Amino acid sequence: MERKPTDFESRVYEVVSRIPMGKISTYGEIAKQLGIRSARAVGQALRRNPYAPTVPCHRVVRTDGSIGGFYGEIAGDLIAKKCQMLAAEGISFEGNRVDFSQFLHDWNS
DNA sequence: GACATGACCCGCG
DNA sequence: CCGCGGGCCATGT
Repeated sequence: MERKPTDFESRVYEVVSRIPMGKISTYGEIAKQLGIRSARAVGQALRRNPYAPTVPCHRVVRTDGSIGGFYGEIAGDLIAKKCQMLAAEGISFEGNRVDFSQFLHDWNS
């Protein structure tokens, strides 16, 4: 059944879509922008993500810099595709982690 | 309204 | 480094 996104999801998509190319953010930071302390709720919204390529969900990573779930964890090459997609935007990795000191988006800017 | 699920985070051992 | 437990919030049944 098709159902419209909730207000909460809309807020999440809005914040995530604000991440500029070549930058990334974390679930926890986004949660803070929304005024909550649960990165889980953010993950829930992104998991549903009906605006897939529109909302750059791949620019959102875990607090420790790892890519996280996306397609069900390091199931195979799918995660590697994500790395390439990010690399295409100018983001580089250390294994499956990103360098926050360079790519973490500054919400105050 | 209660219970279960989930692309999370943090602390402890 | 790995595993375990608790906290957190929204969604679906």
